Amino acid sequence: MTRWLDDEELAAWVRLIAVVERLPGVLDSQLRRDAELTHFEYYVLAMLSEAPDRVLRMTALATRTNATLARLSHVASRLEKRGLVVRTPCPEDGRATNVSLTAAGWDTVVAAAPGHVTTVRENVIDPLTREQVHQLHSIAEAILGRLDPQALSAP
Amino acid sequence: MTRWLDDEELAAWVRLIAVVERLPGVLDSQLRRDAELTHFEYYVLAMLSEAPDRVLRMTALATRTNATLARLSHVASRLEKRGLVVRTPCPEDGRATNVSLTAAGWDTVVAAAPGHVTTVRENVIDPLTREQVHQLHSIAEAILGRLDPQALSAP
DNA sequence: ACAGGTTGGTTGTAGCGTCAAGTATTGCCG
DNA sequence: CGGCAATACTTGACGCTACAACCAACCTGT
Repeated sequence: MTRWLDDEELAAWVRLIAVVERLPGVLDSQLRRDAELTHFEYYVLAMLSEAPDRVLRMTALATRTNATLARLSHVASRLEKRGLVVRTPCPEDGRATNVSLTAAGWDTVVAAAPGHVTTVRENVIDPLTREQVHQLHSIAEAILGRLDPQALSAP
Repeated sequence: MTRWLDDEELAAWVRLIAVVERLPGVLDSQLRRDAELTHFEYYVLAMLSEAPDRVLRMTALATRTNATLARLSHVASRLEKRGLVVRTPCPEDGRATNVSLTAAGWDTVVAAAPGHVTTVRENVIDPLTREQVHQLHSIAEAILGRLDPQALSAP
């Protein structure tokens, strides 16, 4: 027997869907307009920029960016063609490949970051109270724990 | 001068992104597997099923489903080819078109609903306390108010 | 030392979404 | 009442993602 959602659960769910559907569009269009980047591309570059030596293995980068390996592989190809990253075979494991941020890639993230952070602030952080930001952290973490238990333990 | 995110804000933001990136995939794959429907297609049918006479204008349906008119138009074409909805010109306004759920469309939503609700429960509602569900409602509403102020006032 | 299985990654294709342009109808304003 | 703008949608082309098939390198037990 199906346990349906009561009024409160349904209301929360409907709002969450709305955010999930609309937020990516807002992020993408700001970044595309101001930095010729997808939000996902930005996130890839951002994760690399924070990694030691600005290098990560494909698999590690994929989990950090919440993507499948196939998706990341396609995007890495495009970013490599644009000169923002370089792929090199991993010396320790012949199967693996390392992705590293180039100088041009670094400049691109640095240039894009302020505009992006401003959009995030305006649309997500600033409309919330400090307490709500903290609640959002716990809530998203709880949900993420179900969506992919491994995603939480890794970083 | 850019106001960067502090640790707490950043932590919340990173978790939110993870949910926003991963949740659609989970919903889509369950529905595709069990009902041959995209989550967006399901949502379109669901919104129609709750409307008076199971009919809505394209624009109204688009805002209810958080989509652009172009996206909805493409999806409506596909759903119409599958016999799940019908499009008819609106008598009162020659520019508008009404989308209505067919009997087959109704059967499809009814058949898909239990599995979908179960997935939503497992991945989103049940991992949260009742208080968190309530907090999520407020948080998502606040964010939505910025993403698209009109989306909140309409329904 | 090697067969079988697992892990890491790439590629092709088909489908969905966005963007820009186009059509048709309505409303408004002089 | 004529013209111009706004509204409501449709369409086509292009780009990105998911899915599945694939290959290569590693690892394990025997």
